[in-house]
Amino acid sequence: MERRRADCIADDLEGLIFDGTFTDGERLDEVQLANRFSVSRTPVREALQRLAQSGLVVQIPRRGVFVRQPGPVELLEMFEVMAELEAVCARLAASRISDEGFKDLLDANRRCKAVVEVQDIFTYYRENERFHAILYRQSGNTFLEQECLRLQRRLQPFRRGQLRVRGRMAQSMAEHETIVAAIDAADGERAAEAIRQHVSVQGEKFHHLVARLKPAAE
Amino acid sequence: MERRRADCIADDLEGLIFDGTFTDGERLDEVQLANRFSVSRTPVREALQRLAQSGLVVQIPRRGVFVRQPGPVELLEMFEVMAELEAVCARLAASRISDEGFKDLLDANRRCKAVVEVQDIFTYYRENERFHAILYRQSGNTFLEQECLRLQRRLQPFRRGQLRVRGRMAQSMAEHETIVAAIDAADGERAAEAIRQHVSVQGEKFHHLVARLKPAAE
DNA sequence: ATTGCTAATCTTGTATACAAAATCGCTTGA
DNA sequence: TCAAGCGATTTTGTATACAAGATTAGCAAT
Repeated sequence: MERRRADCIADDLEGLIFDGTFTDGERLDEVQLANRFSVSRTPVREALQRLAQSGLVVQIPRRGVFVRQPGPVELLEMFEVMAELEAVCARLAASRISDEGFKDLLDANRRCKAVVEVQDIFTYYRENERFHAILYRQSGNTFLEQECLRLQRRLQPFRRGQLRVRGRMAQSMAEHETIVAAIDAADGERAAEAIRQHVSVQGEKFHHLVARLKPAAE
Repeated sequence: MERRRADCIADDLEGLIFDGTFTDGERLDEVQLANRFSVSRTPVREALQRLAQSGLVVQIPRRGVFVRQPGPVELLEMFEVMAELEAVCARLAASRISDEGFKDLLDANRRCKAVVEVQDIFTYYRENERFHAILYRQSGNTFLEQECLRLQRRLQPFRRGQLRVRGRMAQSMAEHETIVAAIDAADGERAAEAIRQHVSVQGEKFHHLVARLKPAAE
């Protein structure tokens, strides 16, 4: 599938916002961006509109588009929705998962465990995402799966830091085990509660999240 | 807040897709639309991209954009997600709702009831939406509220027909009562289950949904 | 007659030109 | 000194022009 320049620019801009090149509230100048990417304003505008739809920037008519990083409150809200959506996936998956689907889940979990051993945060992050993606898939609801992937992607830059917390990786693994066990027992409610705990930001996790958020705000 | 032409065109196109002027799979020609709205291709393209993001059309690079009406399966999936999202709202609202929020809910319910008396389907539809919107708000999670409103809007054209079913309006009202009672008792789980039943498409409702879907497919 | 190739046409994607609106800065008056 | 008004400049929104890829029709060859 061919990609248009506008698509590439949208992805690049997304990256630039995520990695803090563009800070919160900053105005994104169309001509500057056009020069930066060596294109005309047209594809830049298309890219900006896509970002506006996904919520990374806010577009004020006849004023321009401004970077809009979610604050602590909104971030907490997004994580809560993520937790609830994943809980729904887990509950549905508990009764709908196929044999091969369950095998995939076990496999993904094994791979996570192997990575925990060598304390490779980056790889764990990737394998963890795979584990969750399988759960979405096994909800048996394609639309739900897509929505989960969308939100997961949106929260991605904010989850990276979470695993750096000492002992978090091991704890995460333990929670995975609980989830898998509940699904194996076809106990939807228990699986839902387990993953809700796993994803939601509470107590210490909240502290670390906002702590990591601070630098970007300054 | 001022609106650009592209925004208006997007809304108009959305309506034209919803009311069946553009059928499933049909290609939307940029120049034709530009002529139709008496504008250039630029705002038309912007509008089409917005529709593509919200899933009403699919955009194939260098081919064009095509109307994409969800089939029965996807529609069912979307309703399932809607039911689950609203269930989350209800569960959270049960413990978070404020006194005035609960009063709003009761008020909305009263207005629904008044409309049932006169069998005004269209007005009931509107008041019903208000009832649900209040529930979203009372979840205490703005992000969740927005997501619910988004999906509600997306499913709007498919819910219109549901109320025409004989006796559905009265049943819907009864379900509202159950939901309100559960929230009043701060019983989150019961409220969640009640609204899940209320929204989800099962049994007869499924039948009516696909029956109403048929004409658009032909 | 059918299939494959080529060329003409059409459509999308991008660049540029133009119009309208908003911001900025200056001047002028109290 | 400060505020308000007015003009210049900047910036967004839209139209048009141009380029590149896709579709289609016609022609030729087997």
